Parts: sequence; C-alpha cells; structure tokens
Amino acid sequence: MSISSRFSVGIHILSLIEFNKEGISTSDFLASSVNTNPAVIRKLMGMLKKAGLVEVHPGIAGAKLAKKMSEITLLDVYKAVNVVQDNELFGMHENPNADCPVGRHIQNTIEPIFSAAQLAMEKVLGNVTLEDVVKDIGKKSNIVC
Amino acid sequence: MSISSRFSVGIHILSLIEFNKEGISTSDFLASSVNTNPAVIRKLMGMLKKAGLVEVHPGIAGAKLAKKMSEITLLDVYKAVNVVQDNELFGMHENPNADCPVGRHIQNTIEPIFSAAQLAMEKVLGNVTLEDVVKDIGKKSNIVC
DNA sequence: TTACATGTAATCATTATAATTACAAGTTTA
DNA sequence: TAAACTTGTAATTATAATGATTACATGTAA
Repeated sequence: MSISSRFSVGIHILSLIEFNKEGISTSDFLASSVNTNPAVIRKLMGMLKKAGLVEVHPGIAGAKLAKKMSEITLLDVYKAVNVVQDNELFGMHENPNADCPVGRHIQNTIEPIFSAAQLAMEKVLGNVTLEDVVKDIGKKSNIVC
Repeated sequence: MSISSRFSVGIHILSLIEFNKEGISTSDFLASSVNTNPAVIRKLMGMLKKAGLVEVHPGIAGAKLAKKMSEITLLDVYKAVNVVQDNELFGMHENPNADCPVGRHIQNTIEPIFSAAQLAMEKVLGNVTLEDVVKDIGKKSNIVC
C-alpha cells in the first residue's frame, strides 16, 4: 500500500506554478503536465489554498504561490493534501479482547512507537523546501533559477 | 489513509505467543485475543513464518517464536507483513508529461526525498524490539516478565 | 452577452483490505 | 484405523479510498 499520489501531484503543481510564474497556470495547464484531469487539479488546489499555500480565485485564471518557495516545506504540502492524518500513518486493529493482557494494552503500548516513527518521517519532509525541489529540477533541466 | 492493520495485528500475535509461551497458541486462541477470524491469523502467520519469525507446522497446534524476542524488531514484523514495499511508502503519479521540464524531472527529484523519509520512519521501528513491547505490556499488566 | 475560468458534486472503475466460508492435508489419540 | 483437531490456502464478499470523468453553478473580463 502506498500513500496517495495526491502528495506527489501537489509537489508537482506547486513546482510548476513557480516555474511558470511569469505565465498563467490554469488547471488545464497544470493538468496537462501532471497528465490528469483538470477537475482533479482544481480539487487539489482547493486543499492547497485552504492550507495557505496558493492563491487562486473563482473566475480568474491562474494560480500563484501564496508564500515564497523557500517558505513552503514538503511537510506543508503533505499536510495540506491530507493523505495521512495526525498519528494515523499506521492503522490499528480495533476492539482487541480486553480479557487478555495483550489485547488490553497493545494499543497503548504501540501507539507512541507508531507516533515516533511517523514523526521521524515527517521531520525529513519538513527539512525539504519547495525551493530545493525547484532548484533541483532546474539543475536537471539546465535552466538557471 | 493508513498502513494496514496487519502490522499491529502482527505485533499483537507475536507478543501474545511470547506471553503464552508455556501454553499452546493456536490460531483460534490468537484470533480471540485480536478479535478477528482464525483464518486471518493463519494467513498472517504464514507471512511471519516465511520471514523466519515464527515456527508453526501443519497439523501441529500452536506457534512459537523462531527467535528470542530481543532479536525481533518491529521493522522485521513490518517487513514480514508486507504492508509497505521498499521505497513505496509514497505513491507517485505515473506518466507526467515529458514535454514539460517539471514533468520530465519531478520523479527523479522527489524519489530520494521520499526514500529518505521512509527510511527515517523504518529506522525508528528497527530500534524497537518485541522484548520492549512485551515488557511494556507486562509492566502495564503488573506481571513480572 | 459571450467566452472562459474556478468550485464542487455525482458517478464510476479500480484496488486493497479484512471477514468469512470451505476444504485439503498433516498430526494425534482413542 | 478412524475420529477429532490443526494448519494451509483458495474463493467470495462487503467495505473503503482513490482517481478519472462529466456536468454544471458561479465568478470574471473582454
């Protein structure tokens, strides 16, 4: 099982908005780069907007970043697109048998471990900014950023 | 979205096998503690057996740990139950448009970041052993282990 | 007012999971 | 040997999340 591709698509469109900052990034434009349907982009854009990462307005073509790219981390994007809830990267089986010591305590015992593992993963994402991504793509494209 | 509860169930049954090491841990016994169907346990047990974590034999009732509990990490269990493939915690959108610099390079740019995040998470799991879990449950149950 | 954009809901196909049932095959014991 | 019990495994089903698609209301500007 994998975390939804919404996350990678979110990073893609934010990067492309930055790359295309002199142009107009409509949902059609972004969708053709991601290779998906414009409605999918608009839904995702709604999430990014709600998280304060992009500016976009009904009827007005094009989206812009709402912050400098150096101030947007991949963790921001990850949280914005809601692929994983807080403390719920790992699913837990419900209703273990409370008549058994293991069943009674397994959830409380495991929960902090799962939480620590999730936080370690998220910390890595928090240390990478959109600027890092955009610059790396620029370098790979031989375009000066 | 959450990682399958197979992982937490796997930890549960290994802990219970250890707790019940003087008794016979049949799939029915384990299932009643987890509160699921015995066939689910047997399927999971097959994965744990394949990974060398448990010993179980057709026709012979009961499962035993194949290693000392201090030598089984949660990472071993996680890998055994196959909830996340190597390097695939994060799904990536397929077929971005190669005519666009972002579409052409986004996957290569993002992949090492995703990989690093996943490894950080897995490292935490690798630092916790089944012994830690069992002892914590024991402590919560006021049972000397 | 016409053209085009965003916002959003509804529908559908696909996929993973977990529960359930059923039964073959191995082991023990009466 | 036969009966009882276990594991191993396949098939089926219900449920849930995802992503693609269509449709249309709403907003903006030429």
